[in-house]
Amino acid sequence: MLRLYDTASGRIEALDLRRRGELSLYVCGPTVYADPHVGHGRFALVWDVLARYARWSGLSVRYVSNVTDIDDKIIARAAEEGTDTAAVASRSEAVWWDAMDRLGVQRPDQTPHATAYVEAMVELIAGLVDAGHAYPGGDGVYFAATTVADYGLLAPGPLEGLQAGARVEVGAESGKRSPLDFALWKLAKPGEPSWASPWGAGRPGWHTECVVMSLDLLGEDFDLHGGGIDLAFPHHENERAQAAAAGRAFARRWAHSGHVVADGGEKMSKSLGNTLSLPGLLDAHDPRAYRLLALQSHYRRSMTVSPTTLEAAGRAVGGLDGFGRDFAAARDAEPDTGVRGRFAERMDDDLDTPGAVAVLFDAMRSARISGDAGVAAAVIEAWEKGLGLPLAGEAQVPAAASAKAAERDAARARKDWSRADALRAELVADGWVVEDTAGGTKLRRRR
RNA sequence: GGCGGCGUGGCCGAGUGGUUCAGGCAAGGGACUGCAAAUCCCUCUACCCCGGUUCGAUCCCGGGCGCCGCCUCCA
Repeated sequence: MLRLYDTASGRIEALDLRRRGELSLYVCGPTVYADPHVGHGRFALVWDVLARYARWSGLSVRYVSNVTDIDDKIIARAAEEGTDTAAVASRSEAVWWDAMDRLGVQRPDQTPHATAYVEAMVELIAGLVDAGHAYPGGDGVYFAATTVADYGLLAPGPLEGLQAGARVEVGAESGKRSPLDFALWKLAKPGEPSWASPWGAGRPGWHTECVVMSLDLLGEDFDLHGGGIDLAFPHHENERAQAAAAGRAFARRWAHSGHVVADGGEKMSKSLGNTLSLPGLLDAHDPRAYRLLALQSHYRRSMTVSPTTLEAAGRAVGGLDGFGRDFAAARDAEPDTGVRGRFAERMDDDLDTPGAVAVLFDAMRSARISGDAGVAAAVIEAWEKGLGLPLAGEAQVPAAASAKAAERDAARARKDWSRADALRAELVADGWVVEDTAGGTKLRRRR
């Protein structure tokens, strides 16, 4: 059984599934206002690998991830461009899914949009106000954080320290009573998109949508809530607090993925302006190189992404493809249970993908030496189904090239080395890697 | 200011109180090859600094230095 670090308890614990054999997973998805950067790619890869591995290991997975399509930044972007928020959101979302497809990230089973849940959010907020957990302020409705007994569970430390350092204004026009309070509903300023509510036209605050959508689609007491580590506090805490205040059982476990940092070790984020664009990365590198790079770091740690590390991973992927080609015939073999077990053991231990990958590289070497098809089959299956990293199969070689290869074999058979070398040079010039094997000249595309 | 994380060999990146090693990439040597390529074998460079605990610490404790993060929109 998969064991994961739970942010709430601070311990690595076995999943405690609501229903046996079924994993309900909710992950906070993107706010669609600009092109995704490589950090978004990392978090998407982490949860994709988790969902794939959980499925591969026999769980029935229900994976929901939201799209935030109304938000201050979308509004700001639309104003800049002189267009509307829906245009910004739909365009950015298209770029997002295109990048996900290229990364080989499987779509979550459901991808709810905030704008489709506004009514439900208003209902939730109204209930919170009625119950005394929320209050109208000057520019919206605020959640009274202090009314939730264990508020701060997902915070990095005691709340007293947070309060001391909080830079959020209290009082003034917002009417916020405590720096920890947060907006559930923001009243619309002129020209802003809005929905009707008992408190006036406005839009929901960011922290409410995930509560409503996760509970609607996964039901109460769902198994695992994930997201980037920067969301743990306050975003996830604020979700949790709302659910608690509304008397709804929320996520049983919390998991958070680490950040991508630039070469100098600094966090990559939109607000720091030091981001690498994800589409740009995918143009420049084999998307599988990024997946491998992500797999070679532990998901909770920061990870360095740079051209150097991507290129190194790309070369390693080339080696994987070589293995996939050389053992294409082994795909039908019965996968070796030993390899499978060692791989699963690493994965089950808090998604130790670096360890799991090391197991696979070791197994590849031993398959090379022994020629054991079962070991090879287990390796290929683990890469592809367990980790979502497909390996190349037999190369597709056009007739003209294979004719040259055949001619070269004939030349080599009569030891006509100059002719053989000339043909090899031609093939290389055409972009082929030429390898001599027991079965004759083998070709594959140069990467 | 409060809280937390990290500091590993040329690079990325795991892990552990000691005797066998993460793994990947790169580099050097060798085998194989007509020559290559691919593959395999071997090798090299480690655990920020200073104390302490210990028979023994990279791993535990304390201090220091450095980098980073969260507390504020953020994957």
